[in-house]
Amino acid sequence: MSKYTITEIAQLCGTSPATVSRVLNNPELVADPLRERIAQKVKELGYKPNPFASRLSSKSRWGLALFVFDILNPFFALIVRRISHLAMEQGIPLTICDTENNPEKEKIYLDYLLDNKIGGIIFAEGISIPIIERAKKHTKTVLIDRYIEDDSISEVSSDNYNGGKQAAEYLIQLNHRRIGFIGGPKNWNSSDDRLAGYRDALEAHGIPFSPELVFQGDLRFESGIAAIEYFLALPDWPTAIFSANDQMAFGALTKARSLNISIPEDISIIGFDNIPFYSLFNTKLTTVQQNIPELCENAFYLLMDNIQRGAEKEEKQKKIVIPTQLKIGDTCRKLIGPLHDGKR
Amino acid sequence: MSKYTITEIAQLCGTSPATVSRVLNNPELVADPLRERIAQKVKELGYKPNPFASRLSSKSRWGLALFVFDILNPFFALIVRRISHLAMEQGIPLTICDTENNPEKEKIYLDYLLDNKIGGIIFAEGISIPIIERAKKHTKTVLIDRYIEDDSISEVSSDNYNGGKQAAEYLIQLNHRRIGFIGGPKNWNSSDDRLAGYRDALEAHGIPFSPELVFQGDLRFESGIAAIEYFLALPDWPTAIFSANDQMAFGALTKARSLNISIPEDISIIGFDNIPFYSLFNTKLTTVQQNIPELCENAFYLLMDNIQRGAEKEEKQKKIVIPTQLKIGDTCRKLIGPLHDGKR
DNA sequence: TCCTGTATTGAAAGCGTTTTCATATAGGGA
DNA sequence: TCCCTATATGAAAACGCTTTCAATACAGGA
Repeated sequence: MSKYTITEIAQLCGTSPATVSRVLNNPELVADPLRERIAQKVKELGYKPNPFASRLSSKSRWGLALFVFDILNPFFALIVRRISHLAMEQGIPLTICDTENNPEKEKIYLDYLLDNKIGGIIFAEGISIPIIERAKKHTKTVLIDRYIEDDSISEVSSDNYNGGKQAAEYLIQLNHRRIGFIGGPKNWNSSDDRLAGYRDALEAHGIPFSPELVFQGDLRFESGIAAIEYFLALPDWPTAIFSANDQMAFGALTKARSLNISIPEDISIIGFDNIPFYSLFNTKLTTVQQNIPELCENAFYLLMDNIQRGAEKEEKQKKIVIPTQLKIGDTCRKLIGPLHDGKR
Repeated sequence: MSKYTITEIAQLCGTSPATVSRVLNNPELVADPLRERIAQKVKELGYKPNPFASRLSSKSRWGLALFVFDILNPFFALIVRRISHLAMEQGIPLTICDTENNPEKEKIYLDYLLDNKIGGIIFAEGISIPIIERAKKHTKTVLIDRYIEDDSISEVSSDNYNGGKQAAEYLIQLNHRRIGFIGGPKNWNSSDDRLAGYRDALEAHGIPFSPELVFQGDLRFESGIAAIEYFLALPDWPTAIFSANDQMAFGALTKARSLNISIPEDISIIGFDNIPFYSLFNTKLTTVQQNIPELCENAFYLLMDNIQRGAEKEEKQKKIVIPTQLKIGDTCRKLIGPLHDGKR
């Protein structure tokens, strides 16, 4: 809403528009007395360059986008919130693309963004690979909580493998031996890695891995319900369950309780994410915390850096891994005396 | 990503850029054989005008924004999802502003948007009045699920008054007489109206209104917990509770159950919104449905219409009201025999 | 003293549209 | 036949900025 043009500012300062532009974009190019005077005037009048004119003349791309596949999932909502905040801080427009797990929508969004010469895109877990590959060809990209076999893509994710290990080891330390796992959809490597960590932890303690204890969910609440139903139908119940996210853990917890199964007395449950929402009750969910702010900030700045550096398309990109942290709540108990394992 | 400029298209068609521009924006101005030829070429080459150049030369405003105060709240997340979808359909960029209930952020977002000559803003319930008033001065606005005393603002909201009435009458019909109400923050008129409907329904049935049965929450889950604690501390428990949104209803429900209070045996609960998430369990929340798609579509098209018509600032604006619908689930029961009312 | 290089600034040429204004053509009325 | 009015198109001027290029000034080196 600036009511001035750069030319007017220039006139008021007795200089040329070029110089004002320089003060705004490359201050080091203009000598001090003038620079100060112009900066002062700009501030005083609240002048802001017309963004359309800027983007027209500088051929640079502009703006960022964030793809999430389900904005109703609190984990992604938190990411949206955080990234929005960062973008706003830098005065960068951000387009939120909630694809509803629909490849059609992914495509429409991407087409639109490329038409608008988007400066960069952040993809959260759950967006399909072809879309990401296509985006990568035309603009800068970064993946958050997701990685694919491609050295030329920047990625920031939690240390899912060790997170899974942490969860499993905690349960093992509490004397659990029969530990169920609720995973995410196939090919979601963050979930696969948590599973790998869980598996390696078991084996490190001489506990054989049983495939029947792995339930494949889809990260949504409903999956947790389905999972607990599955586990309770087994001849031998697990004594503990590790869920690849809090949402499913919470679904399992709630469903179990509604069936009069006590948590953690009958079954211990541990989640992954540490979504504040799930710790509102008397019982706090035990979980492995993902450092969402850290994930978001790294992804954001990594992307910004690539944009500003004008990184090469095929340049080898950074893969940043953020550590996780075990958060002990009230949903796991220590098994004592003769090991309880199986149906009561 | 269009690789062509309007001039190139013009050359390929043996005409001038002006004519191509006209075909794109005011087709009726160009005669048929030429128009067809140009349209054909545009389609064939997938030409799209450079949006920055367009917006630079046409002084028109562009793009929409949506303010919500808490994107983690599923009601608002659903609104975000729906409005995003509509905007995308029309190829209109949408900026999501999650203000986190923070006036500072509201201001930063609005400043930014006005600088960028935003075409219109949709405000969901929960954004502060001064911000809305300021926005209204500079751009087109519409309120969703919110209204204020100002004829010159467009509004779309649910029929909260009758929704509240529906809920209360349903409970009364089930023989409840002592009905608690969990409201939203002060001055949120959607909540106030639900309360008014509740109150009028009571009085219509000769049930006196008791202020002690009204608990003021903040629409968040935690409030539901606080509310049930409050009600259970009363010497006379309510036999039923009407919550101004599902989130608080769910909080109350969950907390009650964790205290071994049965729902609906001991206390009936009815919510407001009908968020799908809360119906995932064995027990389906009884609730008053808000027609979110309808709310969003009305808001969106009302805004678009105002923009396209170039509505006058002080013109009297439409106030659209969307009916609600009672959705019976499993959280209310009929009191029978000697009326149960009060502590057991 | 003259030359070269560097730092600072301004003039002007775009950037890709839209839009105004002018021109040309065709048709209609006198 | 001539003039006038619509209608259809093109030329060119914005839109407000960035950026290249040229100009100037000044310092240091030979």
